[in-house]
Amino acid sequence: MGRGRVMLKRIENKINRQVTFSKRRSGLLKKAHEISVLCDADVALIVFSTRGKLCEYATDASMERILERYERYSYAERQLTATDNESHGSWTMEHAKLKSRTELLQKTQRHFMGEELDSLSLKELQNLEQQLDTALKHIRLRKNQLMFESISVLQKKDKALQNQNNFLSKKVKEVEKELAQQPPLEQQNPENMSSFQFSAYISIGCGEGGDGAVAEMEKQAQPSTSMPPWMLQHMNQ
Amino acid sequence: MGRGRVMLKRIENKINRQVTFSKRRSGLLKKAHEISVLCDADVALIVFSTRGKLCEYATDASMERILERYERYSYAERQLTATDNESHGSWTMEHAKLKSRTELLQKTQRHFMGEELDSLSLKELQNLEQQLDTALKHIRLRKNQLMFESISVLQKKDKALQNQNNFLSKKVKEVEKELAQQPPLEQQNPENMSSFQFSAYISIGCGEGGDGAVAEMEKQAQPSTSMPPWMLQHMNQ
DNA sequence: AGCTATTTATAAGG
DNA sequence: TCCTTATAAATAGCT
Repeated sequence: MGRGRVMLKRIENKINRQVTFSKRRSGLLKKAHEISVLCDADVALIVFSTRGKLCEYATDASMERILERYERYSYAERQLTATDNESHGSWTMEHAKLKSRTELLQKTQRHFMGEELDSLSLKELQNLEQQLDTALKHIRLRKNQLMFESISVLQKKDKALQNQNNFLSKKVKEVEKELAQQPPLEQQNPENMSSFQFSAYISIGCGEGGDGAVAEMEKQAQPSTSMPPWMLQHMNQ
Repeated sequence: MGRGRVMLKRIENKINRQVTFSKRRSGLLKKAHEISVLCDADVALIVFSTRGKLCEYATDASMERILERYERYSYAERQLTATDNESHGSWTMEHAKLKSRTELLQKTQRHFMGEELDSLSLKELQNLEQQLDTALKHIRLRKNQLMFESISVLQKKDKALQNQNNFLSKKVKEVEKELAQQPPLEQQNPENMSSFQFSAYISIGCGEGGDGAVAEMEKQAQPSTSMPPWMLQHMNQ
């Protein structure tokens, strides 16, 4: 904007650069403020001129809070790379940073666990809640995944057991038929192998107290592979 | 700029606010980058949307460096007005920075722990509290309840099927025993078959591990219970 | 996510 | 730094 086109390249003329900086800085601050008000966003803007002069803007004039929020937000990311590649700063500094971060992490963790929420400030509570919500989304997704997998496994198991039941029923029928064709005689060596395996299987199974399950045996022929109702709720979200 | 004049006031229409945010955010980022390049300035820009999504820009992508510089700068300012200037040595400087940061952290920590809330606005606190309550209470509890019920039903079914298996196994054993007491007629032991199959089932009973048999079984009947595609989409986000 | 009509921002020049 | 003005950019309202 202006009377000439502008190349995105450092302005070499010092005076010009200074003037442009001044103008653009105020424009930038204005726009930062506008988006903050119009869109209800939290904005923090820090500008150092070439000569090192500082100029800042922060929503609600709470730079500290926003930076704090930023650090919390990006902590996890940076933690992965920042641990071992920082060679600048003194030992004291590194120590302090480490300490700060640790404390920060512990605190955030407590909050995420739902503790110490009683007397928090509104703005900070709002921020925290948003983070919680985001975290919850991820956690919920993960949980959904795991639960769905669990259900899937149970359904497979269900299927397998039904197949086994079918097989056993046939077996029973067969052997009964065979038995019916024979007159009773004395006993012989029984086939122990299969019996043992049955016992093993039974004890392995999830083994809580046996309830009146046999009564319900007959009505489990339902397909039950369609999406469960609780699943549908979460599809839109 | 645009077809209508814009009042500097929060946009109440949510959709509109979101769209405007998106547009202005990119504009702001662009301008931040421009002033950074054109005027050789160090710029750090942090933007949180209403929904808490973070967006950032920093000259040379070194947000951390700029924030550090900012803290040093802002500390120096405060130091000049508060106490005498003792930041002439390198170690002293480091120490001062450390101290400043620690104080900052403690203050923030106190806020997080619910103390010194006076400087915070009531409205913001109220908003946060409301969101936390609604999100955590309603969505989570309800969803958990439904999912656990679903799993519980499947587990009961599972149990019933296992009981049935138990019953059938006993039946088989009984009949086999009876059969064994008789002289064999023509064809004999189908026991090999059953042993093999039961082994397969045993591994199923335990759950997690080998699923070859299960996979086979599933082909026969159900349209698969694995993770639906919509689930996968959300896992990345 | 594209398309204009407009409003803004700002480069040049004092 | 501040004003003015011609122009380049940004973007609000729609689709």
